[in-house]
Amino acid sequence: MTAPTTEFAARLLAWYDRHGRFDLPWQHPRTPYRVWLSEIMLQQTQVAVVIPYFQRFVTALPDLPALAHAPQDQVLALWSGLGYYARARNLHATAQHCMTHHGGALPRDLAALQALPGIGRSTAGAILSQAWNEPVPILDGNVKRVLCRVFGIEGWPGTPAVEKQLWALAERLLPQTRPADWTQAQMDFGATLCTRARPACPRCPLQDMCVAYRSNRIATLPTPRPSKALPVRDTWMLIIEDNAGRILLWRRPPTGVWAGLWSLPEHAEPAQAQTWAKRQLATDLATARALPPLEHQFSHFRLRIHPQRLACNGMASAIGDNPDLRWTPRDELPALGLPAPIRKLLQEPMP
DNA sequence: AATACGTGGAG
DNA sequence: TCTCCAAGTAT
Repeated sequence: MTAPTTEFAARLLAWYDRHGRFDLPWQHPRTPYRVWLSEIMLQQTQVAVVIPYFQRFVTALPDLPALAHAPQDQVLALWSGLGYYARARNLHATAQHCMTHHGGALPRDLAALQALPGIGRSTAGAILSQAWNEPVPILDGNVKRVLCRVFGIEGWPGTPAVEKQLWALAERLLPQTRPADWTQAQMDFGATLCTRARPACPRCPLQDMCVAYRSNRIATLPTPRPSKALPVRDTWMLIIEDNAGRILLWRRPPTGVWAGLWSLPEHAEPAQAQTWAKRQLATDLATARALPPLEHQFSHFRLRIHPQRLACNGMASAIGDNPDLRWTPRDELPALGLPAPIRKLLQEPMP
């Protein structure tokens, strides 16, 4: 039932020439650094969300050496709000690795790219094809969705078996010409026409060869991820402010959620939090005042944050030499990597 | 192989 | 309000 693979690519490229996106910020200029940065930012994220972050990032750190030499706090601050912060830490580490091992640039080699932290097979393919116009396949969410529909592939694309099938297809469909355009064509097609909800089948150049369309399975392909109930965790966070209006921040450990980001001191129990504050600060604390709890949704759990506001009488400086605690004036918050809900919490006017 | 890892848009 | 998930990778 499936048409020749050459026909698939030819039609998609013809569609791309008329309807593709040619004004994305990382396309002008399309340097390896900018392609790489955009690909990392775009992982599990949407174009519209990424664009302002990308602009800000390349303005501050316009090339790989600049990134390599930047302090981690700056990199995390530029990433703050984008989520999946391991991407930012890996990006930084990769830049530094490239300075010492690849002459200050990304390697132009699939295996070498994939060996770098944060770059998997699909991202490596995207970088090679877009930055160097080399014929290497990608398999991102767009490609998965399109292939599952056109070839009628059942099973959640996240499973290794289905993914293996899809990679084989992506390799087979790879055209001999226009590698960079081919990568972008697939992404544009998936993102703007063959969308998750309500794809524009009437305008689709692949309609007659699409198994899902012909068998009326557009709504059920790709097979959705099996759903799971999200556990709820509670945490009591301390907003401690001194007489100078500075906030006590705590740097999170290098592993786990929000790793390496500046956040608020927190404990799993309210009594623990109070005890910690008294001991840590060795100063008078006014009575804690509970702010309304807020819920934050992660991909794998829900976090119920119970903010406790404490005033610290006297200029508190009893945090010792703990490098993971810092008194921070509010106007320095923008320069630090803060989790999105913490940034919001601290930016709101305090009751 | 299954799970960890963020956030906000969309329906 | 709630569910799903968007240009995935690492472990």
